Amino acid sequence: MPELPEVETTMRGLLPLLLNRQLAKVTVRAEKLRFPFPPRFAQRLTGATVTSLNRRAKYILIGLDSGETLLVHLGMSGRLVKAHSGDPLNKHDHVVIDTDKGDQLRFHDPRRFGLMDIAITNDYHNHKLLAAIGPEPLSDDLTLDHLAKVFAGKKVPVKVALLDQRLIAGLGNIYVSEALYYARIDPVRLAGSLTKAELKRLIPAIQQVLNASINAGGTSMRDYVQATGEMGHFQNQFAVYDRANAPCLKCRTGVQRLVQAGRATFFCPKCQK
DNA sequence: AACAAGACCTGCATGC
DNA sequence: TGCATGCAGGTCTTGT
Repeated sequence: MPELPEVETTMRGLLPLLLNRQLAKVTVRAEKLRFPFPPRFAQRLTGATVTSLNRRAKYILIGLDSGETLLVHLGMSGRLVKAHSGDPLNKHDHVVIDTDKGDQLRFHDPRRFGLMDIAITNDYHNHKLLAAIGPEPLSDDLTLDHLAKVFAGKKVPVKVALLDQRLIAGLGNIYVSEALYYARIDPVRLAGSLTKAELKRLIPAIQQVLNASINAGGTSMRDYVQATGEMGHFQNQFAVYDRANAPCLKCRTGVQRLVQAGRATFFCPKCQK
């Protein structure tokens, strides 16, 4: 999926389209996404005005003047893209929202791993899907103490631990490989085995990679585009991800690919210990 | 409690 | 050309 940088750039791109706009019409064209839509989904959104746009982990939160918040997760292949009312609908355009300005927001998701739900705005952090999620990596909530605490005794590879949204929010398969490369940590190491010094390197490595990707408009490999339809270009800056056998940017050793918990990991066997 | 594996889907690249 | 296989940015659910 879209990971944190892609969700963040999508959310930012939606600001001019949605903020202070009324949702004039909501059309649901799929039986369900990852989960069934909540009761009276379209009716509860219709007529409401968007008062805020935020991101939490990989969720986009669209706050409404009705006191409810539309929650969107893009899954693996989801896009939220601006369109115009006259444009022909495409296959996999599952939800279409017309604004009072004549623009459309379309949720397009071939694999339907994405989801939409509605939370109570004042209590959204207790929503089932958000309640257990760990600290935002780009906020002060991500501290050395926190990482040390949640990694202590963990017998899963650090690569796998960093994908666990309960321990730290927003990271996915691409940025975990990239962050571990910059922190010079071997992805196979068990999370509980990392020293304080290594954890201390890991935090800025994560933040640097996420910020660099946000600045590049995210990563566009297959499905992802920004809300404007533009591609991101962080894929041109990958150090290790999707670069199996290519030379490490620092030492020229071949980048290695392995599979952990069923997912590809990329790393430099010489630089990462 | 912790961890691994299965499940949910479509589309695309690859190899026979 | 057609078909089978494997792989893809995620994460909830089920099983050990």
